[in-house]
Amino acid sequence: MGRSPCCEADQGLKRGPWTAEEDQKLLAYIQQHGHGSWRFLPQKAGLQRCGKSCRLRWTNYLRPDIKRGKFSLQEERTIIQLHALLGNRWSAIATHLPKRTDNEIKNYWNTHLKKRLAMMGIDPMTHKPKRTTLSSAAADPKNVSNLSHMAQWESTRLEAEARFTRESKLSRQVRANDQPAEDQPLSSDQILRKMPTTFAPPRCTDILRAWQLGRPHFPRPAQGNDHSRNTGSISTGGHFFSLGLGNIGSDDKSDGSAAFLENNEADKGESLFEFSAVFEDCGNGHDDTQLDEVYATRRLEAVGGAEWIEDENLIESSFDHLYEVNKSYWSDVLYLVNCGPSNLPVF
DNA sequence: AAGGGATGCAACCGCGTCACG
DNA sequence: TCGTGACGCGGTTGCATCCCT
Repeated sequence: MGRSPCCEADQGLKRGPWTAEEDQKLLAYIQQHGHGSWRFLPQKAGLQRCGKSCRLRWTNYLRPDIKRGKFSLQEERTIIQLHALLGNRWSAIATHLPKRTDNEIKNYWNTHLKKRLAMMGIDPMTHKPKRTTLSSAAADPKNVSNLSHMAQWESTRLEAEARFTRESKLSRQVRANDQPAEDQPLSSDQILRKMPTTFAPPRCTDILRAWQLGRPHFPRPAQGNDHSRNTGSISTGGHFFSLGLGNIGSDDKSDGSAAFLENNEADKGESLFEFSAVFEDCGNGHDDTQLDEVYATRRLEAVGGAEWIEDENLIESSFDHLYEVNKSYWSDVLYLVNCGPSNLPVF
């Protein structure tokens, strides 16, 4: 039944653990010729293995850009948070953890993180406290559907942000290398002039919270280097929240994070680990700005854009680049946000 | 010291997707 | 449009090592 294995046992191909000699042969061949077609690689490289086995060995072990060894606390948190959003989509999760393979992350989840969450009384599949999962409110099919819907949106957003990061970086490199000096990033004002009159460009991509908190409007960006500019912010009627680069929820007071934790039930579960970790790391003497910045940094790292936050000038221009290179996405965002919750499409 | 269960991780399996003829 | 092959992905297996009794 199903597709036959790519390498039958009677073909005399070796299976099981790789020897150092085999590793060396594979490594040497790929370094010299690249991998090209995996199907024909083994015989060319002088290996008694099937192509699939070679590919796996290369992608999961031999590739030079793989970091091996213990996962850091930050990596653990990223995995937990992304798993809450993406589920068992290991390859998608792996794209947010540089130098880690999907197989390694999957193994680490199954052998460490899943158990740890279970011991903490948290359902590793739903990422909610087990008690809550069984409660009548959570068991309500409407709520379950709502949460699932939200998770789908958040998942899409995360992937989009990661894509933006990559594309924006590429775009900047291309501009830096090939473009004349006058082809500089558009200023915020220039972008505002290009936008439809109804909207100014959003300073974030968090459709989900925009949806949760009501129909948003997009204020002109604050000038200078203030906090809301760096984290990306949107106001929605009576609410204010900082998102995008930072994704920090808040109410309409400016002292954000604590209020967010109190007010937004849906996010409590979703961000439980990251917030508690931020509080933990900032210690008792934290101020809210510090909390926001730490959270912003981690959020950004989770979507693969850590470089931005380390370069203040880059942050300043990134929004503009993002908008320019992703116009179609922004228009989708604006459309969806203005659809209102009841009209959002269900995947 | 021995053996049996638990754990961690590399490797395999089979299905889905995509490109190409 | 359909068939086929290659590749990628997630689930599962198997084995080496560790730990406990």
